[in-house]
Amino acid sequence: MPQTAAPAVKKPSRIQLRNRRKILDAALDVFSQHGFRGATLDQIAETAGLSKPNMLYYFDSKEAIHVELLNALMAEWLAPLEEMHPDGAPLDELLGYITRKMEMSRTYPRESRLFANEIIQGAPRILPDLNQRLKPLFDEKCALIRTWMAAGKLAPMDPGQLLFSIWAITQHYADFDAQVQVLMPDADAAWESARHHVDTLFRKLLTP
Amino acid sequence: MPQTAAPAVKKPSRIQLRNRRKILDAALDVFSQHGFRGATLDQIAETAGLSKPNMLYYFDSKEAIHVELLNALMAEWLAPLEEMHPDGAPLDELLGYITRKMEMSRTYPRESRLFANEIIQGAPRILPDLNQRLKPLFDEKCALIRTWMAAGKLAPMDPGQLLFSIWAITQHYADFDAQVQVLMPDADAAWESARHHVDTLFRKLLTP
DNA sequence: TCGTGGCTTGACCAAATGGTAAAAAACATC
DNA sequence: GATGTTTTTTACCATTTGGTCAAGCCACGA
Repeated sequence: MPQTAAPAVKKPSRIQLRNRRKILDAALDVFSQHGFRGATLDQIAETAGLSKPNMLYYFDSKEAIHVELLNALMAEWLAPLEEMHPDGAPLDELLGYITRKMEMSRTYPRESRLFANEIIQGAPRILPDLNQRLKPLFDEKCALIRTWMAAGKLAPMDPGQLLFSIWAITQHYADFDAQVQVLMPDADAAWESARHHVDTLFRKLLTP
Repeated sequence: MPQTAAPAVKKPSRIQLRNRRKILDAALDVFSQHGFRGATLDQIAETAGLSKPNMLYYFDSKEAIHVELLNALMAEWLAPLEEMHPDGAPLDELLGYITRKMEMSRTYPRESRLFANEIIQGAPRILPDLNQRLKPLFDEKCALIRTWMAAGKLAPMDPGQLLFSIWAITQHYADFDAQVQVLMPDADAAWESARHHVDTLFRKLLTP
């Protein structure tokens, strides 16, 4: 018996890794800007610098690319919430989470818009993930926040609504960037101001 | 000289009014769910209960329908903000505005998603409106809020960031409804809870 | 250096898409 | 009921779209 089981699929070559990465990056561009149905394979292929048939050599279909993107995204999206630990100082844990989410909006706006597009359009392809991965984590963290509030460490409120508020505000800066840029033309200053505002807002809200 | 100038276009017939309304309503359904590029004329026509050529008898093109929707929407969208008056009690004026926005999210979720889709996708068709209609109103109301804060009637903060937070949270319930429904299955209870949470949040934030 | 298997391409396809032209039907008005 | 106007339909078109296929290329290990 071999020490390690033979891999079901051979390990991908350098070329495969490179091209799959190029395709996913291009697809993120296009899907996040136009949504699933508004995106075209030709546009993704051109952005990736590959021919369309070549692209379909690496992915079975348009939907396969989209699903792969969403799966990867879901993990990255949950990570900051998972890092909120029961044994830290409650206010610091929550404000830390908020800061992490703000930085994600700044660093990965395309991912944020991809997710927003999918949800706005009724989450047709990510609904199972929402139920199986997000829901349990959401319930767990709600329970945790509730114990913190019961212990008088945080101002009492509905933990679910609190998380909604956090998500709404932090993602707004990525998703509605076009609007923010019109209303606050100096992007760098706007971001600095936003960081400070969001931290202050939730600090005031959460302090008992 | 006639008392009233002859109208450039004859007043629309009952049939025209009815069919244009049916088309715009169907288009709102489809555009808000799939975005501009993801929506198809066939789908809009079928939803409206008209043939595609018949629909194109009332509107010149797909883009014409979309633009008409966005124009009408912009007015409705600005109205609640315009109603925030300088001579009212500052806290009541702002909380009233927030309540109005929450009710709009509840009553017109399709309109909210139409707007969200357009902005997420870079506002290609509504950018002029954003600059010419939203920006002046935004600046005016920011100035008003600033005077209220300077007078000690409200806790001091960046008024622009405050408005962003209001928009983000209130629209979240319409735009991310699919996610909210997964995490809070009882929709009616969720809305009641949301109303209370949002009012409490901003009351606490704004009280000096 | 020579196969050989992974990678790439050009040509192609059926269906869908935005849109048009003209005739037919419905309607209003006299 | 004749007449002109508005509305609707039928048939159609060029382009785009997601996807296939067979043949060719090329990198790399023997």
